[in-house]
Amino acid sequence: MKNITNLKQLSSILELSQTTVSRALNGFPEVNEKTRHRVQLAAKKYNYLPNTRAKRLASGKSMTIAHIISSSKEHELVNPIFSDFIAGATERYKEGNYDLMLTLAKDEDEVEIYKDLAARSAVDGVVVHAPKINDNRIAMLNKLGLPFVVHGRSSGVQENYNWVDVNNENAFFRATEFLLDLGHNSIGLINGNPDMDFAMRRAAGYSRALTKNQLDTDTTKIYSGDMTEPFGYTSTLKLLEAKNAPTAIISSSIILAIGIRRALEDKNLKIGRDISVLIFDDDLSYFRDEGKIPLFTSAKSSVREAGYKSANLLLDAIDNPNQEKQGILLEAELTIGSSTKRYKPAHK
Amino acid sequence: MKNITNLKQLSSILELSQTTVSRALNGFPEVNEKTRHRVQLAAKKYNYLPNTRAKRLASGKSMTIAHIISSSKEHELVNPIFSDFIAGATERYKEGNYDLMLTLAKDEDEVEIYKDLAARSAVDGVVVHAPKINDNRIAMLNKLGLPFVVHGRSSGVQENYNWVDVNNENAFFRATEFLLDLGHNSIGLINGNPDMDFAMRRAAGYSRALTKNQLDTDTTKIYSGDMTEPFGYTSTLKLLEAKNAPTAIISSSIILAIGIRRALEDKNLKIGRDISVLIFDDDLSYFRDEGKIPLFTSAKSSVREAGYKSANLLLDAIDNPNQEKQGILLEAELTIGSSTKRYKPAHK
DNA sequence: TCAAACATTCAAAGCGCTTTGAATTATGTT
DNA sequence: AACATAATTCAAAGCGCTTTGAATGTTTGA
Repeated sequence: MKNITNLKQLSSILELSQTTVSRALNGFPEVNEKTRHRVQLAAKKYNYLPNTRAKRLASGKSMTIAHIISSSKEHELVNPIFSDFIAGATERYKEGNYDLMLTLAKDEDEVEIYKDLAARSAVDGVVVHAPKINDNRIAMLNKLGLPFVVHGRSSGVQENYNWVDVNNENAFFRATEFLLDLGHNSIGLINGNPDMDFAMRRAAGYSRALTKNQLDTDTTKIYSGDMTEPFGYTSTLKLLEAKNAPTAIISSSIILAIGIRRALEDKNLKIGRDISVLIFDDDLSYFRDEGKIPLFTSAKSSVREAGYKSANLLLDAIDNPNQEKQGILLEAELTIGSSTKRYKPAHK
Repeated sequence: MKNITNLKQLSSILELSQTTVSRALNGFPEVNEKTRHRVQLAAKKYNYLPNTRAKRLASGKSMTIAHIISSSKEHELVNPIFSDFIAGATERYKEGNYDLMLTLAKDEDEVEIYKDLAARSAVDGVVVHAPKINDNRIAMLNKLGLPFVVHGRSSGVQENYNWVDVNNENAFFRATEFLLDLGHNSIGLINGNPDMDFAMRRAAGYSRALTKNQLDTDTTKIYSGDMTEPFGYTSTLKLLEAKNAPTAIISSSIILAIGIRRALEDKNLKIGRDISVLIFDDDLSYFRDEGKIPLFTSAKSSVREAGYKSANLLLDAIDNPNQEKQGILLEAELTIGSSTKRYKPAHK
């Protein structure tokens, strides 16, 4: 059985016009159901699927969403959370027959890439990852008229835009209060880069909890940087070497926490017993903390779910261009694991 | 300044035919250099870029490569090594003006997806990830006539195909010999799922080294499964609980090794001192082991580089359809870190 | 029974490019 | 000056779909 590769052939075999065949396949109502059935059967029989390129040109839609993942020029890192975020987004794209296009960029190239995508009309929308404070990408995309959704938010930006974010401030406020309630009053924070919006909000939540409990924020207890394992490691060593070493540490990611654990091990300290550790957990599939008692006490929010919701919001915005911009705020779950314990003053 | 969005407008402003403008922009030689310059200037001035959709239809090329990442139905995992692989591949795609399309699939859907991509002529090529032993995707893609490259190889498959792989057998042979030379003769192996081709080759290299040293392969010392942190953890606990517990462990990934470290910590064992650990290191950007002395002794091979080379091979194959299939075998570097030490028998 | 109303199908235009084959202009040769 | 040759440019067809507006076939109601 020879495959058929275009509408013309298929419609001539069926002795129908291209119009009718096209409409039959696309579910238009003005086609006789018998005819539609005959068409569908033939399409299946000859393994016909409409040519993507032609369809996109004719329909004026790209049926593609771009994800631009950028890394700073100094450190070319690909954050593993993208894997899970994209897994969630893809799920939604599949439902709507969208394709996902992935681009990696250097920070400074990213705006160029948006302009390029818009000018060559290559995609129907984009997902903005890892927004910074005052992120200029948002105004740029609004100006370009390219639909987009931000995974996160950008403080300082006045424009309206679609976003999906975790309530980072609240999560870290609660996490910090939780540790304070356990008696810890020297709490370290290992966080993302300070220009990242999420990192700023997390630090703010942390500070708010301290302030509420009449404690000052001690900036020597805050480390901010790329959220890699080595950064978690070196930051922890520094925290421990300080005169007033913290009795608890909050980590902005599980990967940092792996470095934290290594550092504690080096110092012969046991998590939970000697020092409490609380993490923000994106619920990455390869690091799922799934014992009866979770290893880490955590503020948990599935980044995969955020991916799905972001995609959903974006496709919605594409279908309804005049709809108001929306924000979706996800709350993290505070889950008690074995990495946090009541603070017991060392016997002096 | 109004932007110009199609060739027609641009050519009418320039008082040239579309043919000439198109050729000028695409670098054809039969255009007067003065004219070309004038065209390029105007294109820049009006921010004109050819419409991607139209270009793809007219040229008959999709300028897109698909990466289909599949996960088994039981465990829906997105391996973080894809992030780095894709970072490498994207670099090459950018050079050739290709776009990268990413799809996630359940194992059993994957073949359908290939057929679909081929029938609707959506991409110019695909990258096959995580090949299994006797992987049926290879024959399928050859039959479909869709250009592809495999990241890895598939034992048992007779067809010719393009591939980029690490010499896993050799890497694990050398790794095992290295540990044997240090006096270890009870060596555990924590590996990927046994139906994965790379895992099979790694186990084979491990066994070959044992055999060469007159040792039997003890299957109770081999654990195979999803290469997650929890799997590394539970496997290590089991290894340690066995009567003849290994004095060294080889890990197929750094993520497994993180679980190994946690298990050892639980048992108050120190890596290097009490037990040696040797890992296969894909050089993931978020887990880069970059101290003066690396933490882990490892067989290292950059998966990012593999991504670049795979993309390169694929684009080459697309440009030269009649060229013979090629295989590229990368050798891992054996790097000494602090996680392996000479075996000292416990004082009885 | 006949026109109006509805259901179904069709021919042709158009999406915005590339590319073919022809036409025009410039240059070189004797 | 006259012709061949090379250098440029052009009009039109084509990529494979969707969609518009018209045409045909079928029912329905008075």
